[in-house]
Amino acid sequence: MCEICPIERYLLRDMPSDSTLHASRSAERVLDLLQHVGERAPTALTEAAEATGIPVSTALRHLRVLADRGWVERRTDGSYQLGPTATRLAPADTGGATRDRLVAVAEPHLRGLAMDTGESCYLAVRSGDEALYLSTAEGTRTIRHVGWVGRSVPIAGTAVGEALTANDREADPFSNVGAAESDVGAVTAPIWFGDHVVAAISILGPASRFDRDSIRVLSPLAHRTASTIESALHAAT
Amino acid sequence: MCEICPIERYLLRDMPSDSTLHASRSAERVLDLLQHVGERAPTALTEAAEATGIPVSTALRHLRVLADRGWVERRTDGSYQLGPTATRLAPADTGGATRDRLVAVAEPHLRGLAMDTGESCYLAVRSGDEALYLSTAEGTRTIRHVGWVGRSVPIAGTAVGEALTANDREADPFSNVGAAESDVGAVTAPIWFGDHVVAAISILGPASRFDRDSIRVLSPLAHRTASTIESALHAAT
DNA sequence: CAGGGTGTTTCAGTGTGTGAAATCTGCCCA
DNA sequence: TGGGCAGATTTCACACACTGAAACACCCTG
Repeated sequence: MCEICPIERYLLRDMPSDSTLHASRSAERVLDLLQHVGERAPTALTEAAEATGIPVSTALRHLRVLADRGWVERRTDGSYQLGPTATRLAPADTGGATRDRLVAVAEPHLRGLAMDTGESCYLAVRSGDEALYLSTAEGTRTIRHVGWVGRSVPIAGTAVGEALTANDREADPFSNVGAAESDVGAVTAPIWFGDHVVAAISILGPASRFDRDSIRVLSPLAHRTASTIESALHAAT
Repeated sequence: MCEICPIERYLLRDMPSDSTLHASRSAERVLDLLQHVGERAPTALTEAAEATGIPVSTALRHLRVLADRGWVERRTDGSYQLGPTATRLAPADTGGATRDRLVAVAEPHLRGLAMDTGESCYLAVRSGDEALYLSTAEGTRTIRHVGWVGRSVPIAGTAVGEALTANDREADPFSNVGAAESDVGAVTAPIWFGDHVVAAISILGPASRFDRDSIRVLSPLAHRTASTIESALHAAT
């Protein structure tokens, strides 16, 4: 998970004025522990304490508060993982929309892109350290990519993963190529909402149809469609 | 969202001994605010304060900590919604598995159930206040249910929603019928992991094939397949 | 224009939160 | 079988962090 370092966090903060309404240290720490568990589950007490810089007894205290409220669960081997309260948080970085709405908003644009390119186009979201394909518009060519809706691929080492973890709007639009399988060609583009990525679209097809020349055509189309979906999301919010 | 009341929470807690390692009040409160935002987004400051019983200035302090760390975001109208840190928490009530693993574990059992029943069988998970269909095994009959993977239906008023919000393992196994569309028949069963529901399976088909007699046959099959998937999940953990 | 509601800041006072040290527990290995 | 080690848990003295009512600011509406 690309983590906001403290300097970035400071710059991106909610910009409160110079009030003396100081943050509560406990509140910060319990959230740091929760985030650590989310990223590194299953995690032992001493591992979590070390990772967050919190003394072990203090970390134990806060992990107990998290466990009491169902945010984490203690496994039988003593390590911690996320609990039901955490996993039930509704996805909100789709602009408050549910994934279903995201799918609905994106669907005509995916169809248009599939018509324009002839290739199958997918909508993917991030789910933990994987990219989950939510919906597709199939391409028009006889040989086409099918069947990845409901499937996940790793974030690491895939173009869609790279798009979903983008943190720079000005990134090279020709960098997001390459798919999880060697005979599959991919061009992807992130869909931004505000200052973070909520989804990505992927154009997928046989690798042989994704040479340098076709990527030069497909990539701008993908990014343009992503921008159109972004606008549609804002309008729908 | 079925919420654990304070008495239940106490009974279900991590059973620490009678130590004097007291919980931090701030830690408890910031988590209560986060959970409120998760359930009631978008929510105003004073609404969140009232709902959680926290004085407004204290609620503001803690919401700023949440916002600084990306757990919540302040909207332009001043209300709060969940932020990227919250929505990126990996789903863990699938026994630590990603949804992809859940899909993988369930897939042969869904195929078996589709073969046994002839009807299309789906795997669904909860996503906020909707049920999201992750995968399917299509039925063998010429007239069959298709195409709901990637789709969501409301939790409220649907059989799959009822299965996903089950909190009683001994519930009437013939209660989970009825689908989001009137010409669709549904039989569902919750998949438990520990003491909460992580997914549900649905048998879907034309409503005309889901009369009382066929439900008496399908429902036990659905529940048995759910139990088999539960066992497979435990083995895979 | 006044009232009401929401959001923000201030600051005096109270008791909470801290964390090193001590202790406990379980496991491994000679 | 006993010692060592690592992780987890408890204790408790102490320092200052956290609190929240009150005051203030801002915006909207009748």
